[in-house]
Amino acid sequence: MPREFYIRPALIVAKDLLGKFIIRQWRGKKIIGKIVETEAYIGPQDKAAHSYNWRRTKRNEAEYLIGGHIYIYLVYGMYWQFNISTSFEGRPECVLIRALESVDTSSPRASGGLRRGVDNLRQHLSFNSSPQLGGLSVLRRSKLKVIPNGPGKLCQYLKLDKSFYGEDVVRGKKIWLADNAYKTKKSDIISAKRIGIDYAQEWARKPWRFYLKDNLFVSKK
DNA sequence: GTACAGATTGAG
DNA sequence: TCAATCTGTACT
Repeated sequence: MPREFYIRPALIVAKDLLGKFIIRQWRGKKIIGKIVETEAYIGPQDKAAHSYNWRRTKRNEAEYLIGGHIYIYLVYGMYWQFNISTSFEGRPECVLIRALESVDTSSPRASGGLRRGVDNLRQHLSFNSSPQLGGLSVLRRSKLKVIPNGPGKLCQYLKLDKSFYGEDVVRGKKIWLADNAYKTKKSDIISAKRIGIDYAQEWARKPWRFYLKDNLFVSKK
């Protein structure tokens, strides 16, 4: 995805990210996931945001970078949280990526370069379009160790940690985002309260969590 | 120097 | 419902 995609308000980017693919180059293979759940944090006014009241520390510095940079931090002493900065430089908005639908690239069918990878993506998409089969079958086939259906687990799935702090996903060699041919329908996007921020008073009630309707990988159902 | 809470998770 | 686990941050 080009820079322009990310230089927009977090609330727009968070919705637009649904259905996009994250590709992670790791030890000679690609780990791929489709974004199915996000949350927007709009910065200075938003009491739930780390950048509330223009707070700027070593930890959240990356939120201030121009859209398309990684803001990653540790919560509860053990889980990484993967965010992408949005809007202009100096404007601390970001989107938390909360869940991915796994795309299997480890099967024999999938190994064999980009062409096979693309075929696998297509196959995966048509596979999932069948309500009878759905995502659970994909899990069975891919023998996943970690299911990326939560913000902490998604970082384990994509092998992300502090070393990605501040990295640019527009020019990324180890991680980047890509569009797909299937446009997400507006009616497939559900808005809900953000999770785990009850301390944020009225801001906790804002419907700034977005997810794909009926998707099995969404974190809390 | 020290206290403390957190954008989660899985087990019971 | 609860504890694991640890670091950045805000205090003294």
